Amino acid sequence: MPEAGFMNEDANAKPGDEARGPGRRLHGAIAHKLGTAILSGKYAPGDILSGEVAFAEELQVSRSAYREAIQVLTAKGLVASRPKAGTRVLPRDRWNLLDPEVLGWAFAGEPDIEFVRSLFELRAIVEPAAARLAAQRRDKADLKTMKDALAAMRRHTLTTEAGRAADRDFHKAILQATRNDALLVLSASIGAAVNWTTQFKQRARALPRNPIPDHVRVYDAIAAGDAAGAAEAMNVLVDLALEDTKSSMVEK
Amino acid sequence: MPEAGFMNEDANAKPGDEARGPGRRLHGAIAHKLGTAILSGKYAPGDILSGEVAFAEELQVSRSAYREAIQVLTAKGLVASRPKAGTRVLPRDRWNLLDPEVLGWAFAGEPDIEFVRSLFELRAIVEPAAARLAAQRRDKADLKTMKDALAAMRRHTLTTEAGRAADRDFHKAILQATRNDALLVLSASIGAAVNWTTQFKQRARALPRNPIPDHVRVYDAIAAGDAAGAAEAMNVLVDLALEDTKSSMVEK
DNA sequence: TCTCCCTATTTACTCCGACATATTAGGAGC
DNA sequence: GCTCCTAATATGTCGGAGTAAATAGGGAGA
Repeated sequence: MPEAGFMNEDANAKPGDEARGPGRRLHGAIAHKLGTAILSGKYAPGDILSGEVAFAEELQVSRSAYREAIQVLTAKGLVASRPKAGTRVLPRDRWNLLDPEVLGWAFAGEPDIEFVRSLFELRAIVEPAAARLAAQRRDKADLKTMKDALAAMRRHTLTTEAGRAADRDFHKAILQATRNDALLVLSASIGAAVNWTTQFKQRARALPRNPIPDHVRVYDAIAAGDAAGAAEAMNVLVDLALEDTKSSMVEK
Repeated sequence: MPEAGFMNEDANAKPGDEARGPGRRLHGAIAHKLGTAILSGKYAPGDILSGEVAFAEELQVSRSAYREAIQVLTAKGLVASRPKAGTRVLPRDRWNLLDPEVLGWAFAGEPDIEFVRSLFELRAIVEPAAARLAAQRRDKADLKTMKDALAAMRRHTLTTEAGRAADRDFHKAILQATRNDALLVLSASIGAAVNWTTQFKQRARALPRNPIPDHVRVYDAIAAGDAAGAAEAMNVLVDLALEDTKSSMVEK
Protein backbone atom coordinates (compact mmCIF):
# COMPACT_ATOMS: atom_id res chain seq x y z
CA MET A 1 0.00 0.00 0.00
CA PRO A 2 1.33 3.41 -0.87
CA GLU A 3 1.57 5.06 2.48
CA ALA A 4 0.67 8.67 2.93
CA GLY A 5 3.21 11.34 3.62
CA PHE A 6 2.99 13.29 0.44
CA MET A 7 0.73 16.31 0.31
CA ASN A 8 3.35 18.81 1.28
CA GLU A 9 0.74 21.43 1.88
CA ASP A 10 1.98 24.89 2.56
CA ALA A 11 0.18 27.41 4.70
CA ASN A 12 -3.36 26.17 4.43
CA ALA A 13 -4.48 28.07 7.43
CA LYS A 14 -8.11 28.49 6.55
CA PRO A 15 -10.00 25.24 6.88
CA GLY A 16 -13.45 26.33 5.86
CA ASP A 17 -12.17 28.31 2.95
CA GLU A 18 -13.20 27.23 -0.48
CA ALA A 19 -12.33 30.29 -2.45
CA ARG A 20 -8.67 31.07 -1.96
CA GLY A 21 -6.30 28.28 -1.31
CA PRO A 22 -5.42 25.68 -3.92
CA GLY A 23 -7.26 23.21 -1.74
CA ARG A 24 -5.17 20.56 -3.36
CA ARG A 25 -6.09 16.98 -3.80
CA LEU A 26 -3.60 14.31 -4.60
CA HIS A 27 -3.74 14.85 -8.33
CA GLY A 28 -3.43 18.56 -7.66
CA ALA A 29 -0.19 17.95 -5.83
CA ILE A 30 1.12 15.90 -8.75
CA ALA A 31 0.08 18.57 -11.21
CA HIS A 32 1.90 21.11 -9.07
CA LYS A 33 5.02 18.98 -9.01
CA LEU A 34 5.04 18.38 -12.74
CA GLY A 35 3.96 21.93 -13.51
CA THR A 36 6.81 23.49 -11.57
CA ALA A 37 9.22 21.01 -13.14
CA ILE A 38 8.11 22.06 -16.60
CA LEU A 39 8.01 25.78 -15.85
CA SER A 40 11.47 25.65 -14.28
CA GLY A 41 12.85 24.08 -17.41
CA LYS A 42 13.52 20.66 -15.92
CA TYR A 43 11.48 19.32 -18.80
CA ALA A 44 12.05 21.28 -21.98
CA PRO A 45 9.50 21.58 -24.80
CA GLY A 46 9.64 18.43 -26.85
CA ASP A 47 10.77 16.30 -23.95
CA ILE A 48 8.75 13.24 -23.25
CA LEU A 49 7.36 12.22 -19.88
CA SER A 50 8.00 8.58 -20.47
CA GLY A 51 5.49 6.01 -19.48
CA GLU A 52 2.27 6.49 -17.65
CA VAL A 53 2.90 3.50 -15.45
CA ALA A 54 6.55 4.28 -14.88
CA PHE A 55 5.75 7.77 -13.73
CA ALA A 56 2.89 6.69 -11.54
CA GLU A 57 5.13 4.14 -9.90
CA GLU A 58 7.94 6.60 -9.40
CA LEU A 59 5.60 9.02 -7.69
CA GLN A 60 4.03 6.25 -5.63
CA VAL A 61 0.55 7.02 -6.83
CA SER A 62 -2.03 5.24 -8.88
CA ARG A 63 -2.34 5.69 -12.61
CA SER A 64 -5.61 7.53 -12.18
CA ALA A 65 -4.06 10.21 -10.02
CA TYR A 66 -1.24 10.68 -12.49
CA ARG A 67 -3.68 10.70 -15.36
CA GLU A 68 -5.84 13.35 -13.76
CA ALA A 69 -2.79 15.47 -13.16
CA ILE A 70 -1.92 15.15 -16.84
CA GLN A 71 -5.46 16.22 -17.69
CA VAL A 72 -4.88 19.40 -15.76
CA LEU A 73 -1.60 20.10 -17.51
CA THR A 74 -3.22 19.33 -20.85
CA ALA A 75 -6.04 21.74 -20.10
CA LYS A 76 -3.46 24.45 -19.52
CA GLY A 77 -1.64 23.69 -22.76
CA LEU A 78 1.57 22.52 -21.15
CA VAL A 79 1.58 18.98 -22.50
CA ALA A 80 -0.17 16.78 -25.02
CA SER A 81 -0.57 13.04 -24.92
CA ARG A 82 -1.00 10.70 -27.80
CA PRO A 83 -1.30 6.95 -27.87
CA LYS A 84 1.97 5.16 -28.16
CA ALA A 85 3.84 8.45 -28.56
CA GLY A 86 3.77 9.37 -24.90
CA THR A 87 3.15 12.68 -23.20
CA ARG A 88 5.29 15.48 -24.53
CA VAL A 89 5.89 19.00 -23.34
CA LEU A 90 4.44 21.44 -25.84
CA PRO A 91 6.32 24.47 -27.19
CA ARG A 92 6.19 27.53 -25.00
CA ASP A 93 3.80 29.48 -27.17
CA ARG A 94 1.10 26.92 -26.51
CA TRP A 95 1.35 27.37 -22.76
CA ASN A 96 -1.39 29.21 -21.02
CA LEU A 97 1.01 31.54 -19.28
CA LEU A 98 -1.70 33.84 -17.95
CA ASP A 99 -3.45 31.04 -16.11
CA PRO A 100 -3.21 31.80 -12.39
CA GLU A 101 -2.09 28.30 -11.54
CA VAL A 102 0.56 28.21 -14.26
CA LEU A 103 1.77 31.56 -13.04
CA GLY A 104 1.99 30.14 -9.55
CA TRP A 105 4.14 27.32 -10.87
CA ALA A 106 6.31 29.79 -12.72
CA PHE A 107 6.94 31.72 -9.53
CA ALA A 108 7.34 28.64 -7.35
CA GLY A 109 10.97 28.16 -8.23
CA GLU A 110 13.30 30.70 -9.72
CA PRO A 111 11.12 32.45 -12.26
CA ASP A 112 12.55 33.39 -15.61
CA ILE A 113 13.52 37.03 -15.22
CA GLU A 114 12.72 37.66 -18.85
CA PHE A 115 9.18 36.46 -18.30
CA VAL A 116 8.78 38.74 -15.30
CA ARG A 117 9.84 41.63 -17.51
CA SER A 118 7.18 40.57 -20.01
CA LEU A 119 4.51 40.72 -17.37
CA PHE A 120 5.59 44.13 -16.18
CA GLU A 121 5.63 45.38 -19.73
CA LEU A 122 2.10 44.07 -20.17
CA ARG A 123 1.17 45.83 -16.97
CA ALA A 124 2.67 49.07 -18.18
CA ILE A 125 0.45 48.80 -21.23
CA VAL A 126 -2.78 47.68 -19.61
CA GLU A 127 -3.02 49.51 -16.32
CA PRO A 128 -2.78 53.11 -17.55
CA ALA A 129 -5.48 52.37 -20.11
CA ALA A 130 -7.52 50.70 -17.39
CA ALA A 131 -7.15 53.74 -15.15
CA ARG A 132 -8.41 55.89 -18.01
CA LEU A 133 -11.52 53.74 -18.41
CA ALA A 134 -12.01 53.53 -14.67
CA ALA A 135 -12.04 57.31 -14.40
CA GLN A 136 -14.92 57.35 -16.86
CA ARG A 137 -16.96 54.47 -15.51
CA ARG A 138 -16.35 54.12 -11.78
CA ASP A 139 -19.17 54.45 -9.32
CA LYS A 140 -19.23 55.23 -5.62
CA ALA A 141 -18.76 51.60 -4.59
CA ASP A 142 -15.61 51.34 -6.69
CA LEU A 143 -14.18 54.44 -5.10
CA LYS A 144 -14.91 53.14 -1.63
CA THR A 145 -13.12 49.86 -2.39
CA MET A 146 -10.09 51.77 -3.64
CA LYS A 147 -10.10 54.05 -0.64
CA ASP A 148 -10.27 51.14 1.77
CA ALA A 149 -7.42 49.40 -0.01
CA LEU A 150 -5.33 52.56 0.17
CA ALA A 151 -5.95 52.83 3.88
CA ALA A 152 -4.91 49.22 4.38
CA MET A 153 -1.76 49.82 2.37
CA ARG A 154 -0.87 52.71 4.64
CA ARG A 155 -1.47 50.63 7.74
CA HIS A 156 0.49 47.54 6.77
CA THR A 157 3.10 48.81 4.28
CA LEU A 158 4.35 46.60 1.48
CA THR A 159 6.69 44.69 3.75
CA THR A 160 3.81 42.55 4.96
CA GLU A 161 1.65 40.14 3.02
CA ALA A 162 -1.42 42.05 4.21
CA GLY A 163 -0.03 45.22 2.70
CA ARG A 164 0.73 43.56 -0.61
CA ALA A 165 -2.77 42.10 -0.63
CA ALA A 166 -4.14 45.60 -0.17
CA ASP A 167 -2.02 46.77 -3.09
CA ARG A 168 -3.48 44.01 -5.24
CA ASP A 169 -6.96 44.95 -4.06
CA PHE A 170 -6.40 48.54 -5.08
CA HIS A 171 -5.34 47.62 -8.59
CA LYS A 172 -8.08 45.04 -8.87
CA ALA A 173 -10.65 47.62 -7.89
CA ILE A 174 -9.47 49.81 -10.75
CA LEU A 175 -9.70 46.93 -13.20
CA GLN A 176 -13.16 46.15 -11.85
CA ALA A 177 -14.26 49.72 -12.39
CA THR A 178 -13.52 49.40 -16.10
CA ARG A 179 -16.55 47.10 -16.40
CA ASN A 180 -14.43 44.93 -18.65
CA ASP A 181 -14.24 41.22 -17.88
CA ALA A 182 -11.31 40.60 -20.20
CA LEU A 183 -9.25 43.22 -18.42
CA LEU A 184 -10.30 41.93 -15.05
CA VAL A 185 -8.93 38.45 -15.58
CA LEU A 186 -5.56 39.96 -16.27
CA SER A 187 -5.46 41.52 -12.81
CA ALA A 188 -4.90 38.15 -11.16
CA SER A 189 -2.03 37.33 -13.48
CA ILE A 190 -0.36 40.68 -13.17
CA GLY A 191 -0.95 40.81 -9.44
CA ALA A 192 0.91 37.55 -8.93
CA ALA A 193 3.96 38.86 -10.74
CA VAL A 194 3.93 42.16 -8.89
CA ASN A 195 3.54 40.42 -5.58
CA TRP A 196 6.45 38.12 -6.21
CA THR A 197 8.68 40.95 -7.32
CA THR A 198 7.78 43.06 -4.32
CA GLN A 199 8.73 40.23 -2.02
CA PHE A 200 11.93 39.72 -3.94
CA LYS A 201 12.87 43.37 -3.69
CA GLN A 202 12.14 43.30 -0.01
CA ARG A 203 14.50 40.39 0.45
CA ALA A 204 17.11 42.29 -1.50
CA ARG A 205 16.54 45.31 0.74
CA ALA A 206 15.96 47.38 -2.35
CA LEU A 207 12.47 48.66 -1.75
CA PRO A 208 11.78 51.72 -3.85
CA ARG A 209 10.61 55.04 -2.54
CA ASN A 210 7.32 55.27 -0.71
CA PRO A 211 4.70 54.26 -3.29
CA ILE A 212 1.70 55.61 -1.40
CA PRO A 213 1.69 59.16 -2.83
CA ASP A 214 1.77 57.78 -6.36
CA HIS A 215 -1.22 55.59 -5.57
CA VAL A 216 -3.06 58.53 -4.07
CA ARG A 217 -2.56 60.56 -7.25
CA VAL A 218 -4.11 57.74 -9.27
CA TYR A 219 -7.04 57.58 -6.90
CA ASP A 220 -7.62 61.31 -6.95
CA ALA A 221 -7.67 61.43 -10.73
CA ILE A 222 -10.10 58.51 -10.95
CA ALA A 223 -12.34 60.03 -8.29
CA ALA A 224 -12.33 63.33 -10.17
CA GLY A 225 -13.24 61.58 -13.41
CA ASP A 226 -10.05 62.88 -14.98
CA ALA A 227 -9.33 60.20 -17.59
CA ALA A 228 -6.11 61.66 -18.95
CA GLY A 229 -4.81 62.42 -15.48
CA ALA A 230 -5.57 58.90 -14.25
CA ALA A 231 -3.77 57.36 -17.20
CA GLU A 232 -0.76 59.61 -16.65
CA ALA A 233 -0.61 59.01 -12.90
CA MET A 234 -0.81 55.25 -13.42
CA ASN A 235 1.83 55.55 -16.07
CA VAL A 236 4.20 57.05 -13.56
CA LEU A 237 3.47 54.25 -11.14
CA VAL A 238 3.99 51.35 -13.52
CA ASP A 239 6.96 52.89 -15.28
CA LEU A 240 8.67 53.16 -11.94
CA ALA A 241 7.99 49.49 -11.30
CA LEU A 242 9.20 48.56 -14.77
CA GLU A 243 12.44 50.43 -14.25
CA ASP A 244 12.93 48.77 -10.89
CA THR A 245 12.45 45.40 -12.50
CA LYS A 246 14.97 46.16 -15.20
CA SER A 247 17.59 47.22 -12.67
CA SER A 248 16.91 44.09 -10.65
CA MET A 249 17.67 42.13 -13.78
CA VAL A 250 21.01 43.79 -14.19
CA GLU A 251 22.22 43.36 -10.65
CA LYS A 252 21.23 39.76 -10.81
CA MET B 1 14.67 12.25 -27.30
CA PRO B 2 13.33 15.68 -28.15
CA GLU B 3 12.50 14.67 -31.64
CA ALA B 4 10.36 17.19 -33.43
CA GLY B 5 7.11 15.47 -34.01
CA PHE B 6 3.43 15.83 -33.68
CA MET B 7 3.27 19.39 -32.47
CA ASN B 8 1.22 20.51 -35.39
CA GLU B 9 -2.20 19.35 -34.42
CA ASP B 10 -3.57 22.75 -35.26
CA ALA B 11 -2.25 22.55 -38.76
CA ASN B 12 -3.78 19.22 -39.62
CA ALA B 13 -4.54 19.57 -43.25
CA LYS B 14 -6.23 16.24 -43.47
CA PRO B 15 -9.90 16.81 -44.15
CA GLY B 16 -10.85 13.42 -42.87
CA ASP B 17 -9.50 14.33 -39.48
CA GLU B 18 -11.99 15.38 -36.89
CA ALA B 19 -10.54 18.84 -36.62
CA ARG B 20 -13.94 20.43 -36.54
CA GLY B 21 -15.41 18.24 -33.87
CA PRO B 22 -15.49 19.48 -30.31
CA GLY B 23 -13.86 16.53 -28.66
CA ARG B 24 -10.73 14.76 -29.67
CA ARG B 25 -11.42 12.42 -26.79
CA LEU B 26 -14.50 11.36 -24.99
CA HIS B 27 -13.89 13.44 -21.91
CA GLY B 28 -13.04 16.32 -24.21
CA ALA B 29 -16.48 16.05 -25.75
CA ILE B 30 -18.09 16.04 -22.31
CA ALA B 31 -16.02 19.03 -21.26
CA HIS B 32 -17.11 20.83 -24.41
CA LYS B 33 -20.73 20.04 -23.72
CA LEU B 34 -20.60 21.17 -20.12
CA GLY B 35 -18.36 24.11 -20.92
CA THR B 36 -20.69 25.53 -23.53
CA ALA B 37 -23.62 24.92 -21.20
CA ILE B 38 -21.94 26.97 -18.50
CA LEU B 39 -20.70 29.72 -20.80
CA SER B 40 -24.11 30.06 -22.39
CA GLY B 41 -25.66 30.55 -18.98
CA LYS B 42 -27.55 27.28 -18.86
CA TYR B 43 -25.81 26.72 -15.55
CA ALA B 44 -25.44 29.92 -13.58
CA PRO B 45 -22.70 30.58 -11.02
CA GLY B 46 -23.62 28.89 -7.79
CA ASP B 47 -25.63 26.21 -9.52
CA ILE B 48 -24.77 22.68 -8.60
CA LEU B 49 -24.12 19.85 -11.03
CA SER B 50 -25.57 17.29 -8.74
CA GLY B 51 -24.21 13.84 -8.65
CA GLU B 52 -21.26 12.27 -10.31
CA VAL B 53 -23.15 9.06 -10.90
CA ALA B 54 -26.36 10.73 -11.98
CA PHE B 55 -24.62 12.85 -14.57
CA ALA B 56 -22.50 10.01 -15.84
CA GLU B 57 -25.59 7.94 -16.25
CA GLU B 58 -27.50 10.70 -17.99
CA LEU B 59 -24.69 11.22 -20.46
CA GLN B 60 -24.23 7.48 -20.92
CA VAL B 61 -20.59 7.56 -20.02
CA SER B 62 -18.51 6.12 -17.24
CA ARG B 63 -17.85 8.05 -14.07
CA SER B 64 -14.20 8.36 -15.02
CA ALA B 65 -14.97 10.11 -18.27
CA TYR B 66 -17.27 12.53 -16.51
CA ARG B 67 -14.70 13.03 -13.79
CA GLU B 68 -11.92 13.85 -16.21
CA ALA B 69 -14.17 16.35 -17.93
CA ILE B 70 -14.78 17.97 -14.56
CA GLN B 71 -11.04 18.09 -14.00
CA VAL B 72 -10.67 20.10 -17.19
CA LEU B 73 -13.38 22.52 -16.16
CA THR B 74 -11.84 22.80 -12.71
CA ALA B 75 -8.44 23.57 -14.22
CA LYS B 76 -10.03 26.42 -16.11
CA GLY B 77 -11.71 27.79 -13.02
CA LEU B 78 -15.26 27.15 -14.17
CA VAL B 79 -16.28 24.78 -11.40
CA ALA B 80 -15.11 23.47 -8.05
CA SER B 81 -15.93 20.15 -6.48
CA ARG B 82 -16.13 19.32 -2.82
CA PRO B 83 -17.11 16.14 -1.08
CA LYS B 84 -20.73 16.00 -0.11
CA ALA B 85 -21.31 19.50 -1.46
CA GLY B 86 -21.22 18.54 -5.11
CA THR B 87 -19.74 20.36 -8.06
CA ARG B 88 -20.65 24.01 -8.20
CA VAL B 89 -20.26 26.58 -10.93
CA LEU B 90 -17.87 29.26 -9.71
CA PRO B 91 -18.56 33.00 -9.96
CA ARG B 92 -17.64 34.56 -13.27
CA ASP B 93 -14.57 36.37 -12.00
CA ARG B 94 -12.91 33.06 -11.28
CA TRP B 95 -13.35 31.89 -14.86
CA ASN B 96 -10.29 31.73 -17.02
CA LEU B 97 -11.91 33.73 -19.79
CA LEU B 98 -8.71 34.17 -21.78
CA ASP B 99 -8.14 30.44 -22.05
CA PRO B 100 -8.42 29.51 -25.73
CA GLU B 101 -10.69 26.59 -25.02
CA VAL B 102 -12.99 28.58 -22.76
CA LEU B 103 -13.12 31.24 -25.41
CA GLY B 104 -14.09 28.59 -27.92
CA TRP B 105 -16.94 27.54 -25.67
CA ALA B 106 -18.02 31.14 -25.27
CA PHE B 107 -18.23 31.52 -29.04
CA ALA B 108 -19.78 28.13 -29.64
CA GLY B 109 -23.28 29.33 -28.88
CA GLU B 110 -24.51 32.88 -28.87
CA PRO B 111 -21.65 34.74 -27.24
CA ASP B 112 -22.39 37.49 -24.78
CA ILE B 113 -22.11 40.65 -26.84
CA GLU B 114 -20.85 42.55 -23.83
CA PHE B 115 -17.98 40.13 -23.50
CA VAL B 116 -17.09 40.55 -27.16
CA ARG B 117 -16.94 44.27 -26.57
CA SER B 118 -14.59 43.63 -23.65
CA LEU B 119 -12.24 41.69 -25.85
CA PHE B 120 -12.22 44.35 -28.53
CA GLU B 121 -11.56 46.98 -25.93
CA LEU B 122 -8.64 44.93 -24.67
CA ARG B 123 -7.45 44.63 -28.23
CA ALA B 124 -7.67 48.37 -28.73
CA ILE B 125 -5.44 48.76 -25.71
CA VAL B 126 -2.90 46.04 -26.37
CA GLU B 127 -2.33 46.01 -30.11
CA PRO B 128 -1.26 49.63 -30.64
CA ALA B 129 1.23 49.27 -27.80
CA ALA B 130 2.38 45.99 -29.31
CA ALA B 131 2.86 47.63 -32.69
CA ARG B 132 4.98 50.28 -31.00
CA LEU B 133 7.22 47.65 -29.43
CA ALA B 134 7.31 45.63 -32.62
CA ALA B 135 8.59 48.65 -34.54
CA GLN B 136 11.50 48.81 -32.14
CA ARG B 137 12.33 45.12 -31.88
CA ARG B 138 11.34 43.38 -35.11
CA ASP B 139 13.94 41.64 -37.22
CA LYS B 140 13.95 40.61 -40.85
CA ALA B 141 12.25 37.29 -40.18
CA ASP B 142 9.34 39.05 -38.44
CA LEU B 143 8.91 41.40 -41.38
CA LYS B 144 8.89 38.53 -43.82
CA THR B 145 6.19 36.74 -41.84
CA MET B 146 4.07 39.89 -41.83
CA LYS B 147 4.59 40.45 -45.52
CA ASP B 148 3.61 36.88 -46.35
CA ALA B 149 0.50 37.17 -44.22
CA LEU B 150 -0.44 40.41 -45.96
CA ALA B 151 -0.05 38.77 -49.36
CA ALA B 152 -2.26 35.89 -48.25
CA MET B 153 -4.87 38.35 -47.01
CA ARG B 154 -4.93 40.02 -50.39
CA ARG B 155 -5.27 36.70 -52.17
CA HIS B 156 -8.07 35.22 -50.09
CA THR B 157 -9.90 38.25 -48.66
CA LEU B 158 -11.62 38.07 -45.29
CA THR B 159 -14.63 36.25 -46.67
CA THR B 160 -12.72 32.98 -46.55
CA GLU B 161 -11.35 31.14 -43.56
CA ALA B 162 -7.91 31.17 -45.21
CA GLY B 163 -8.04 34.94 -45.37
CA ARG B 164 -9.07 35.29 -41.76
CA ALA B 165 -6.25 32.93 -40.80
CA ALA B 166 -3.84 35.18 -42.66
CA ASP B 167 -5.22 38.15 -40.74
CA ARG B 168 -4.59 36.33 -37.48
CA ASP B 169 -1.10 35.44 -38.67
CA PHE B 170 -0.36 39.07 -39.40
CA HIS B 171 -1.39 40.21 -35.96
CA LYS B 172 0.34 37.28 -34.32
CA ALA B 173 3.56 38.15 -36.13
CA ILE B 174 3.37 41.63 -34.66
CA LEU B 175 2.84 40.26 -31.18
CA GLN B 176 5.71 37.86 -31.75
CA ALA B 177 7.99 40.70 -32.78
CA THR B 178 7.47 42.34 -29.38
CA ARG B 179 9.60 39.58 -27.84
CA ASN B 180 7.06 39.48 -25.06
CA ASP B 181 5.59 36.11 -24.10
CA ALA B 182 2.81 37.57 -22.00
CA LEU B 183 1.58 39.66 -24.91
CA LEU B 184 1.87 36.74 -27.28
CA VAL B 185 -0.48 34.62 -25.23
CA LEU B 186 -3.15 37.24 -25.65
CA SER B 187 -3.00 37.01 -29.44
CA ALA B 188 -4.75 33.66 -29.46
CA SER B 189 -7.55 34.95 -27.27
CA ILE B 190 -8.04 38.15 -29.19
CA GLY B 191 -7.71 36.38 -32.51
CA ALA B 192 -10.58 34.07 -31.66
CA ALA B 193 -12.88 36.97 -30.90
CA VAL B 194 -11.91 38.87 -34.00
CA ASN B 195 -12.36 35.82 -36.15
CA TRP B 196 -15.81 35.15 -34.81
CA THR B 197 -16.87 38.73 -35.26
CA THR B 198 -15.56 38.85 -38.80
CA GLN B 199 -17.56 35.77 -39.68
CA PHE B 200 -20.59 37.26 -38.04
CA LYS B 201 -20.29 40.49 -39.95
CA GLN B 202 -19.88 38.52 -43.12
CA ARG B 203 -23.10 36.67 -42.46
CA ALA B 204 -24.77 40.00 -41.81
CA ARG B 205 -23.36 41.29 -45.11
CA ALA B 206 -21.93 44.23 -43.25
CA LEU B 207 -18.26 43.90 -44.03
CA PRO B 208 -16.48 47.16 -43.47
CA ARG B 209 -14.37 48.98 -45.99
CA ASN B 210 -11.34 47.24 -47.45
CA PRO B 211 -9.02 46.69 -44.48
CA ILE B 212 -5.89 45.96 -46.52
CA PRO B 213 -4.59 49.54 -46.81
CA ASP B 214 -4.86 49.99 -43.04
CA HIS B 215 -2.83 46.85 -42.54
CA VAL B 216 -0.24 48.00 -45.02
CA ARG B 217 0.19 51.27 -43.16
CA VAL B 218 0.88 49.33 -39.97
CA TYR B 219 3.38 47.16 -41.76
CA ASP B 220 5.17 50.11 -43.33
CA ALA B 221 5.57 51.86 -40.01
CA ILE B 222 6.90 48.75 -38.31
CA ALA B 223 9.29 48.07 -41.16
CA ALA B 224 10.53 51.66 -40.96
CA GLY B 225 11.06 51.35 -37.24
CA ASP B 226 8.60 54.19 -36.67
CA ALA B 227 7.24 53.37 -33.23
CA ALA B 228 4.81 56.25 -32.92
CA GLY B 229 3.57 55.76 -36.47
CA ALA B 230 3.02 52.06 -35.93
CA ALA B 231 1.04 52.68 -32.77
CA GLU B 232 -1.08 55.29 -34.51
CA ALA B 233 -1.71 53.17 -37.59
CA MET B 234 -2.73 50.21 -35.45
CA ASN B 235 -4.90 52.53 -33.42
CA VAL B 236 -6.84 53.43 -36.55
CA LEU B 237 -7.28 49.77 -37.37
CA VAL B 238 -8.54 48.60 -34.01
CA ASP B 239 -10.68 51.67 -33.38
CA LEU B 240 -12.46 50.94 -36.61
CA ALA B 241 -13.09 47.38 -35.48
CA LEU B 242 -14.25 48.56 -32.07
CA GLU B 243 -16.72 50.97 -33.68
CA ASP B 244 -18.00 48.23 -35.95
CA THR B 245 -18.55 45.99 -32.98
CA LYS B 246 -20.46 48.67 -31.14
CA SER B 247 -22.75 49.26 -34.08
CA SER B 248 -23.28 45.52 -34.45
CA MET B 249 -24.43 45.54 -30.86
CA VAL B 250 -27.02 48.17 -31.53
CA GLU B 251 -28.53 46.63 -34.60
CA LYS B 252 -28.77 43.34 -32.83
C1' DT C 1 -40.05 24.26 26.38
C1' DC C 2 -36.42 26.31 23.83
C1' DT C 3 -31.73 26.74 22.42
C1' DC C 4 -27.19 25.17 21.67
C1' DC C 5 -23.74 21.83 20.90
C1' DC C 6 -22.11 17.48 20.01
C1' DT C 7 -22.34 13.25 17.59
C1' DA C 8 -23.74 10.07 13.94
C1' DT C 9 -25.40 9.16 9.57
C1' DT C 10 -25.61 10.02 4.94
C1' DT C 11 -23.84 11.56 0.76
C1' DA C 12 -20.78 12.49 -2.84
C1' DC C 13 -16.17 13.13 -4.11
C1' DT C 14 -11.45 10.93 -4.26
C1' DC C 15 -8.47 7.35 -5.12
C1' DC C 16 -7.46 2.85 -6.70
C1' DG C 17 -6.27 -1.23 -9.68
C1' DA C 18 -7.84 -4.20 -13.26
C1' DC C 19 -9.65 -4.83 -17.74
C1' DA C 20 -10.97 -3.57 -22.56
C1' DT C 21 -10.07 -0.93 -26.65
C1' DA C 22 -7.76 1.91 -30.07
C1' DT C 23 -3.91 3.82 -32.16
C1' DT C 24 0.61 4.04 -33.53
C1' DA C 25 5.62 2.88 -33.96
C1' DG C 26 8.63 -0.25 -35.73
C1' DG C 27 9.87 -4.23 -37.93
C1' DA C 28 8.97 -8.32 -41.05
C1' DG C 29 7.95 -9.66 -45.48
C1' DC C 30 7.30 -8.67 -50.29
C1' DG D 1 10.94 1.09 -51.11
C1' DC D 2 6.29 -0.13 -49.94
C1' DT D 3 2.74 -2.66 -47.35
C1' DC D 4 1.11 -5.21 -43.76
C1' DC D 5 1.45 -7.20 -39.21
C1' DT D 6 2.69 -7.29 -34.54
C1' DA D 7 3.73 -5.39 -30.22
C1' DA D 8 3.77 -1.67 -27.24
C1' DT D 9 1.49 2.01 -25.11
C1' DA D 10 -2.01 5.28 -24.09
C1' DT D 11 -6.88 6.01 -23.64
C1' DG D 12 -11.56 4.51 -22.18
C1' DT D 13 -14.25 1.92 -18.74
C1' DC D 14 -15.72 -0.03 -14.54
C1' DG D 15 -16.99 -0.80 -9.75
C1' DG D 16 -15.42 -0.73 -5.10
C1' DA D 17 -13.02 1.04 -0.95
C1' DG D 18 -11.83 5.17 1.50
C1' DT D 19 -12.58 9.75 3.17
C1' DA D 20 -14.26 14.28 4.07
C1' DA D 21 -18.15 17.27 4.89
C1' DA D 22 -23.00 18.75 5.50
C1' DT D 23 -27.12 17.71 7.70
C1' DA D 24 -30.00 15.72 10.95
C1' DG D 25 -30.91 14.00 15.32
C1' DG D 26 -30.34 13.59 20.23
C1' DG D 27 -28.78 15.18 24.65
C1' DA D 28 -27.56 18.77 27.97
C1' DG D 29 -28.18 23.22 29.83
C1' DA D 30 -31.03 27.47 30.53
